[in-house]
Amino acid sequence: MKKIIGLADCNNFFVSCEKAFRPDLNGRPVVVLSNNDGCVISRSAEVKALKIPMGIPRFKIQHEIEKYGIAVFSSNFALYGDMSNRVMSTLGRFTPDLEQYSIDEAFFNAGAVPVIRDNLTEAGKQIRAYILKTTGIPVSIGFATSKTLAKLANYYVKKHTEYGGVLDLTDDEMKQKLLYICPLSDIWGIGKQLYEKLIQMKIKTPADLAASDYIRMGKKFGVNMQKTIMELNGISCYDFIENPAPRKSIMHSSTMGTPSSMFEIVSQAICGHISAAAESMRKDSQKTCCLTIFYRTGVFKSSGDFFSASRSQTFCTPVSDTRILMHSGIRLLQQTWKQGYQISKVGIILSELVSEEHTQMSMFSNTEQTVQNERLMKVIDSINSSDKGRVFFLGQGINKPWSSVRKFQSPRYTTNWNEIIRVK
DNA sequence: TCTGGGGTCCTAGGACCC
DNA sequence: TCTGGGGTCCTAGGACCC
Repeated sequence: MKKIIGLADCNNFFVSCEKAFRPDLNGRPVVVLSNNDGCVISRSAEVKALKIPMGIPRFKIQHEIEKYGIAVFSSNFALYGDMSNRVMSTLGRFTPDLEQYSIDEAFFNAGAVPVIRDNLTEAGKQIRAYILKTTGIPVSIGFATSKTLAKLANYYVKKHTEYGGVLDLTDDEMKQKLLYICPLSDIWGIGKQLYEKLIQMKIKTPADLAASDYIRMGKKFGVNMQKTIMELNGISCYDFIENPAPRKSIMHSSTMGTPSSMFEIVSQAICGHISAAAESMRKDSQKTCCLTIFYRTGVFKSSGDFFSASRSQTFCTPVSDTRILMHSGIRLLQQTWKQGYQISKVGIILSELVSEEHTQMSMFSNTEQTVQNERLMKVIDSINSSDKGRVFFLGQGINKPWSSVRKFQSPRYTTNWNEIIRVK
């Protein structure tokens, strides 16, 4: 059976999620901002046409926002996560072998489904239309014999609307054409550093890269470069990952809404991040053997000294209890704290994660106290699952002065009954 | 005034062992 | 006179991705 990989990728995903509930925004320029309303992280087609780049700080485009009437949204990840689930489950109706690669894209095994395999372009268009109708989210679909080429197909078809959102790169002629005309910097796996080194070597197009000596390039740049070159030649090196491996670490961090030099505030921020990360970890039935905290002053401030600190603690017995982690986090903060710095970014990492089942076999974990503690965490998680933040630990503080600013937040249309869309 | 957050994998180099 | 070499493990940092 010929291997054919499909890639479905949502167009301007975060913006599309906002637009799905606001038909009045059709045809209007829209952006979604990062946490703390800092940078542009998603742009509508109209904004791209205005040449406003990805990642630009909001304050630098204030003039354009006013001039062109750009609709601005703070990020609303509860909404995007829910819309992502809807898109993925809709796609799953067409093809069982699905590998969700990120919040807005999934690879699928197109070769295994005869009705798709035998007429890729037409099937792609039907899938696309159905997802749009069911979820309100436009997607692009690329087909190829390797993931890297499927990504390239997607990249191209997003920019060339005449293809109707679907492109079949199993067609050799089309594949060769794209390798010549697409920019090298848009190849999956070629970042800024590699791009510059390749240009110095006079490798200027994906076609040049595909034609290079993969053994020599592999020795020079490592095994991933070797795979990229083979994938550009249609030889698949990255298989489907049907059962994704469990996460190896969980990070939670944020820029504070208002920087602070107070121990108490930074401590509350640390506890807030621990609480969120621990809840997410328990949801995946995992425990951690290592907590790291880190915090620093702003990096863009010209005045004032820079200060940054980070410290870890490892646990002999895997932990999932928020209280133990908070206790440890506060102690790590005390050990590293220095008076007089305006802290603006705070975060924590839970690493060396292990599965709960694995730890249950340990002879140390099943004391009566542990069992009770785990039960308590389950109760808290279940209360908070229906109403986020209803029960919390005092260590996080009550007013949360450290939390991010979100001036342009859209309603939680899909995850909160009080904010559900009203049809008049 | 104002510049995100969450991941993974790979590699080089040091420590250590025999 | 001549002062090894191979292997493993760990860690930090780089690079990439979305």
